[in-house]
Amino acid sequence: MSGAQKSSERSSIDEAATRKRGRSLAALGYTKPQTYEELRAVLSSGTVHFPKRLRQVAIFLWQHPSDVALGTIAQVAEQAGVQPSTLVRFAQIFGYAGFSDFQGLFKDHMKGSWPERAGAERTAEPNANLHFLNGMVGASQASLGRIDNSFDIESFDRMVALLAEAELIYVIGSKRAFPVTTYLSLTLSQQGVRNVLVDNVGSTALDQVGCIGKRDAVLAVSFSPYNSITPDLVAVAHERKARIVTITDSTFSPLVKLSDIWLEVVESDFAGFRSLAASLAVGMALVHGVVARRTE
Amino acid sequence: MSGAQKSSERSSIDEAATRKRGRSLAALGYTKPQTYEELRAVLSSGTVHFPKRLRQVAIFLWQHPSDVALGTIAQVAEQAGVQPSTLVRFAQIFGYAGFSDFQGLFKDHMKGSWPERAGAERTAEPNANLHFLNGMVGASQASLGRIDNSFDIESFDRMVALLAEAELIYVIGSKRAFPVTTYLSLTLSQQGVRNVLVDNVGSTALDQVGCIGKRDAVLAVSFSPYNSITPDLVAVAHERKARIVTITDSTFSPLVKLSDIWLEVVESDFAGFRSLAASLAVGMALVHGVVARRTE
DNA sequence: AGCATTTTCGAACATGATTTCCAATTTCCA
DNA sequence: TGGAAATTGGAAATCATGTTCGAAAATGCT
Repeated sequence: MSGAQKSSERSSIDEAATRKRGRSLAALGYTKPQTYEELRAVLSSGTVHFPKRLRQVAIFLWQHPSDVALGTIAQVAEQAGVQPSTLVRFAQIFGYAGFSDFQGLFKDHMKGSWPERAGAERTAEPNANLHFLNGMVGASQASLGRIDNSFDIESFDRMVALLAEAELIYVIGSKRAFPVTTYLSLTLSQQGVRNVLVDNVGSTALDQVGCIGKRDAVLAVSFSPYNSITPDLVAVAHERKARIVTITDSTFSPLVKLSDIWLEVVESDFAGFRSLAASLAVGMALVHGVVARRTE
Repeated sequence: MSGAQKSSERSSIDEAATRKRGRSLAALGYTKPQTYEELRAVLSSGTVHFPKRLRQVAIFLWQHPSDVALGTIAQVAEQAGVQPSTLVRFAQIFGYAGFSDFQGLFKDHMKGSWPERAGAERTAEPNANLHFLNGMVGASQASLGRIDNSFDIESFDRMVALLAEAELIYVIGSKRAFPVTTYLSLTLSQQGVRNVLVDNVGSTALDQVGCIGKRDAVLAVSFSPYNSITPDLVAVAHERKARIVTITDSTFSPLVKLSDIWLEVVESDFAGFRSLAASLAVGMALVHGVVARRTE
């Protein structure tokens, strides 16, 4: 392989070299790898011989994919102990125009494995409706996938304890949180836990919450952009000295500073439609926890 | 905070503004966050107020750290729905010269968490609440997992077509199906699709459905043991010649023989608590399909 | 309601990153 | 061993990205 191209003379030499290399990869049955996994498959097949520096690159890429994804070409080159142009040449062997395109394989791989998106990959689907459905399923899976090692089990346990002690639980949530609160209220009721679903029928939400007392608790659910009446309702409960626990999707929720305990549950969306899968799972676990604790 | 700097005059004004902001953060005991975790701590302290766009940035950074780490400022800005300069301003509030420096926090965080370098995983501790939560997550995932190759896409497409033609959609569901129908009604409304959520407030469900006509449609959701008022409501709609589509979890539902089209969505449970994840995903896909079809 | 201040957006400019190209060096083959 | 071909390194050119700055818009206060 020659990187040189001096004139029409060099141009014809380069074409010959490109054809030679092109034939070599095509003859081996490989096309331009579209994913990190495909790239790894080619590299590990053992059928591609690399000269010294390119081999060095291959080893580095294999062993340090996150550095490759996150660094600039200059940084990666330095870490790998080669020149930036060597990285470009490496990428071009695989049919990429330059290193940045090639680096996208590593970025996509990293994104796909990160909790935000884990499970989001589903097969492409020619039917538009099915495509959307798969996307929605993926978003739901991604949301559930965030419930992992970093889940704040300590706050969760404390929420369970607090709610278990409450005389009456006011369940508050609007708009997108409302399906979650209706399910919470239903399951709490079915389990014999006294609760009030604050549903604002007849615009009476403020009046309902106006009856909350010190021995009661609020279980609030709220998602960004936090522009429902839920913050106002919770503020009333706060003034009346009720205990407050909140499920919300970021620290910026106005409910956070009103709450004794809060728990972060983030939902993914697909094309603007939001999952509720994780919130519902957490909600059910809360209800179950409260019941378990009260029957100890 | 002013980003403006026009001359020595502006320079002194800018210094004053910078000092003001600097004093504000310094007075709160915060120095320039050196790690992603420190940044999160500052953001979640609740003591920093953000105007509209900066708050939007904060929420995005909080919820999408991998996108922030792996994207260019232009990409991140687009995803967050702000201008690139807004991201720069955000970074400067925290003492960074520009966004790229600031982005390093996210890159370092991501590198630190990647398997190449990940430390020991947290040892699982026995915790009943966590056990239940993981069970609930598993049930939700199992429910979503059923949406696979055997999904009845034909009936789904026909349901979409039927609903898209309806003049008014009556959304009917009770008890465990109610969270699904409230979400359906909300998203239909948000998408400009006329619908009535039959919620039986004031025990008026039968009266609401009593108004349904031939050009209207019912979207019913019903789960076993089918002992809610939903079958009665749907029977009224059937008598009045409305078109009826149903999401239910078996062929034994009394709604099946009243429906023009029906779709089976089965939810798993854990210890008696039922997932709703699959029904919600299918519901959102229905709403999206109706909207798409009406805009063709 | 009016005005001062703050925030925002986006065009212009600056900077850094990426790619190209070629001379020097290394490798391979007869 | 000598010569052809391949590989490499690095400077220059090009491109893309990041930052600055100011007018317009929004917000807050009296």
